[in-house]
Amino acid sequence: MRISEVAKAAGVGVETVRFYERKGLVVQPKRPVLSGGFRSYSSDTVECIRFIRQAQEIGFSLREIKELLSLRVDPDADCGEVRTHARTKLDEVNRKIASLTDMKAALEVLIEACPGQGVALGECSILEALTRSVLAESKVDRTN
Amino acid sequence: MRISEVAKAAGVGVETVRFYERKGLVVQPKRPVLSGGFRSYSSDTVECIRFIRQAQEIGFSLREIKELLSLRVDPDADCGEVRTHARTKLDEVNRKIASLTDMKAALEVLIEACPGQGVALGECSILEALTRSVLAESKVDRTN
DNA sequence: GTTGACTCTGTACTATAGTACGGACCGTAT
DNA sequence: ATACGGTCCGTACTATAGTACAGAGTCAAC
Repeated sequence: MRISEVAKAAGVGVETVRFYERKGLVVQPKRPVLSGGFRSYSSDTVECIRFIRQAQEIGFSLREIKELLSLRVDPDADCGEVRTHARTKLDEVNRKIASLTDMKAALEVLIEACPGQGVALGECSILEALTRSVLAESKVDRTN
Repeated sequence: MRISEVAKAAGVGVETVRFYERKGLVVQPKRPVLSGGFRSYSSDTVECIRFIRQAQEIGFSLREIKELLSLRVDPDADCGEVRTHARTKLDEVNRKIASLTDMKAALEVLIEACPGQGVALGECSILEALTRSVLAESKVDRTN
């Protein structure tokens, strides 16, 4: 695949693909002389970029995503280390899920509580609802 | 509370508090003349800032967080509109939870699969695991 | 064999989310 | 009264994550 095909399939611009390559997030593609030295991709790269976008959506930075991806094949690393990193990431993921679950509950409370069309506000307060869940929790385990 | 107290309690710098104020994420505090015109906060602001940080962690931008917070008291808005926004946000939250749940499963698979200390890699591939979950799903509902 | 669509490298520009700083001001403790 | 710690405002700087050229090269089709 050519860069523009990959970009289109992954839903990003070609510049973004090259940017990810520079950042080491996607592997350097082969550049066969017979295609004028143009980057030649497999569809794995598309998958990889989709993964990157998905991971970004849920709050991982490119550096963190690189760490996630480095949990892949790396013949020089030993598995115990990878496992430790995976556990750390898993903790992170679990914390995010907990936060989102709280927010979900708060939003549901809000939607429930709002009487509907054309009704003036006053009793509708997300922060109030959120304070009861997300923030109530963050009060407990505040350590920073 | 003074700005530095709020900042400390919320775990951010004073500049950040002012920054959030400029961005309209936290309410403009009173500035009683009797305290030299310094910003005077209630602890609600601390809660608010903690909420902002938590929401950022799970992938919301400040603009989105402002939208979330605007689901609060706004006497001029009607409740139906707020409800619609809340539903939109709820969908977003549910999508994030789904992504994270997939990633969680993939990480667990990876941790399971890794034999442990001192073992060379080769069969440990997060992307492989993730491809089977996160990406497999994103393949299905690809619309962009 | 030239046009056009695509690619290359490199640099520059943008938006977001802060962070740091300069120079002035305020209130308290000495 | 003056030193100090905290605050004020405004501006400038930083990192992250792209996005947009410029200028050159490549291939394929007409």
